[in-house]
Amino acid sequence: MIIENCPLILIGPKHLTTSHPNFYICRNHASMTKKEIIKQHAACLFRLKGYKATSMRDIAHEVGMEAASLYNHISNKQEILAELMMHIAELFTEGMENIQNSSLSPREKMERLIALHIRYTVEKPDAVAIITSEWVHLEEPHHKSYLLLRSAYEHNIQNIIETGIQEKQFAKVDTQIAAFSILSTLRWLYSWYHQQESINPLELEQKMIQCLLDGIAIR
Amino acid sequence: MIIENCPLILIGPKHLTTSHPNFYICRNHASMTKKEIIKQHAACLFRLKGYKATSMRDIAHEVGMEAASLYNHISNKQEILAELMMHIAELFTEGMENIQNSSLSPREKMERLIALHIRYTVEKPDAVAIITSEWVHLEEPHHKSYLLLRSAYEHNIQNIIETGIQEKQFAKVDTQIAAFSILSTLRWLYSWYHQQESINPLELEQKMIQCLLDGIAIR
DNA sequence: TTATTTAACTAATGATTGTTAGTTTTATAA
DNA sequence: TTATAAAACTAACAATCATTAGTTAAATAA
Repeated sequence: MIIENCPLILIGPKHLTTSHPNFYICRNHASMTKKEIIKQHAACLFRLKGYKATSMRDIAHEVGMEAASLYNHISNKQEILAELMMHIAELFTEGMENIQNSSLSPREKMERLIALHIRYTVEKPDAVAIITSEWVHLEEPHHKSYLLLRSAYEHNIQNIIETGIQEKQFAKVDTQIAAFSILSTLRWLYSWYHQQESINPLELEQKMIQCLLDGIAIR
Repeated sequence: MIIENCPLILIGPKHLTTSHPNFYICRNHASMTKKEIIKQHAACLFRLKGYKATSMRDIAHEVGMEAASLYNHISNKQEILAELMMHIAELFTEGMENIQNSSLSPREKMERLIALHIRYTVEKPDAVAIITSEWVHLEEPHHKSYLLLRSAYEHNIQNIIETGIQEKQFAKVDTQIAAFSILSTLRWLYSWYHQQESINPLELEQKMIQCLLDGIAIR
């Protein structure tokens, strides 16, 4: 199993000059704690089998230890899911805030939004997959706060489209349906990109903009 | 819990003239066997909690019997999922065949496709939800045959778009991305329609056509 | 009515789940 | 080196899982 952006060539703590007790290094020189390694292996399994169908023994086997040993690094299974989900949810929320606070046109904002989703889908495909399909398994209070973040995100997209219509950059579409339509495509990008990783992200971005904003009908 | 299109006002077998041993009737006069009742309650739970997180005891409780009693009507849990999934998969496959065998223009075919998805999303929201999110829990041989049906379905959409481009009805978009984009929206329609059931399906159809085919950008 | 079938029940099965306790090994600090 | 802390281990826990066996009640057919 391959960890996202981080194939499993790891160097143990003793080879490091840093004083932090448990630093690991992988090929791309990013340092990861054991907890992060566990979380990324778990993310991959959650994506493939689903949260409920993935056992702690499955995760442990993938990491290369016994299930009980996982608890030296994490407090429970739910924590893994919650941290994975809330982290990526905050990344998207942050990206949306940057777009909203910019002085770009509605059209440019939508283009930036598409780029945002392509970026994280390519960078963290497992986490993006989990956020769209495994959120039902979040327990409180994370379940509620995730839904709040998601709802705010959806409203922001509607606002951009609404403004675009007012400024006559966009056609008079139903903003709710347009926002939902674009967001479904962006959310499900990972399931398509997964089997199509050869495509250039920039090329993908341009083609997605064409399909999502300009439509496929001849003009 | 409400069974799709069939609120739980049931009349037992003894009130029926038919000779079939276990016929039930619900308000809209469709007759359902106990097995169908179990399947529809299961569908609702699978949608809300996911297949793995739904226990046989959960299903039994919803139907109003003990878990062991379910086995008088079904052979195992997987059978419920498989029958729910394969049935709706075949409905979509059949709908696609009707569209493909028609002499409609590519544009009209895409409009029919959108109508097809709206129809089943409104008619069988639970089953449609399950087919997009719970297919990973299908065991062989159903897992494989579902993926074959799905893959054929996706290729058919690409063919319609491809023909549309050749006949200059559609712009020169990437057919794979366009097909993926439209299909993601149609697949996730249920998650949006679920909280928005007041909208008229015909109005929804017209607005979806506008968003998916004509795009939101001004022309 | 009686005989037969259908479908509910209780009780228990073995397997698997997440998690804890206690112990041993490994790595760091003195 | 020795002392200490970190992280692995084995073994077991209680809970829950899908499913089976055996039994009882209900509905149908004679």
